[in-house]
Amino acid sequence: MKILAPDFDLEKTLNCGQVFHWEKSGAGFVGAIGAKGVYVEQQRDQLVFMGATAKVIANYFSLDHPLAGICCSFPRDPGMTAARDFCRGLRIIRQPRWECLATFITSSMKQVAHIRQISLALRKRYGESKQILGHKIFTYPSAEQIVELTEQGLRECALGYRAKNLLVTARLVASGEAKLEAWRELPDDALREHLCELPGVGAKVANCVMLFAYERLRAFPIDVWIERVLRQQYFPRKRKVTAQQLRNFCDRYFGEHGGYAQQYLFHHARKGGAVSK
DNA sequence: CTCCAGGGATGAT
DNA sequence: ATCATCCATGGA
Repeated sequence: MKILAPDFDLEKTLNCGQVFHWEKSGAGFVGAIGAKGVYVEQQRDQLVFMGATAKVIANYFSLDHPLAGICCSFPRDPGMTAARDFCRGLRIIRQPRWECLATFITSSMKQVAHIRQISLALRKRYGESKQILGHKIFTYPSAEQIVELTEQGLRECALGYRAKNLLVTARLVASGEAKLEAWRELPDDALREHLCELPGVGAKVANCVMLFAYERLRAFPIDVWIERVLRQQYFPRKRKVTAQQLRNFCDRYFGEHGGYAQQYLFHHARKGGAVSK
């Protein structure tokens, strides 16, 4: 099956560090969208796919986001413009909430390559196997599946000290104490507060989950890469800029689609050599 | 080998 | 409120 996907770059969207389990296969990628094993391949302005409906594909890749308008809302400074040009077609996808939350709990102080490794280990060991084009795909284990495990079982997937946080958060979600789906109705600040009450979730992880799983396109996660971008591009030769000052600047400067701006700056910094360590 | 990574929790100033 | 330290692990 195929659908029209204008203004879209599949490779950048899957390899920009917002999602961690898609694997290259021939001219396309194989992975899971929720419980479905999926193959997806870009052919110019079309998306060729198997394993899910067109509706599921279009929704997951946010093909309805008005990307041109979003990019026009970015501030007009040199760094932002370079990132915008570098990331043309990159879309913020709609990830399943638990999968996104759990993955970013395991992401702290980890490189993207290792987050991928942890995600794949958890899937292979504790997820459910699916078949797509001869590939074995594994779904991300649900909170209900995680609570049946021990901290030691999780540590065998190289989670280290993050295992405890994932296990306790899974218990809160599985018990219904943390209502991930109902939180969809909350305004940004209330949603962030709820997320930050979960063990292993601070401001940065909460903002990632808000951006990648709750479609809060204003959420602006600040990690070590983005902090370097901010200090080098927006506060050059200025010492003693506090974390709070950076936060205030981002909320004010990048506007209603700050999350998109952030992801473009992040990907450009990592893959385009826009910043120095 | 060393350095550091899409940080968070905790305890001391 | 800000700051220092510790937490596991492995890619670069």
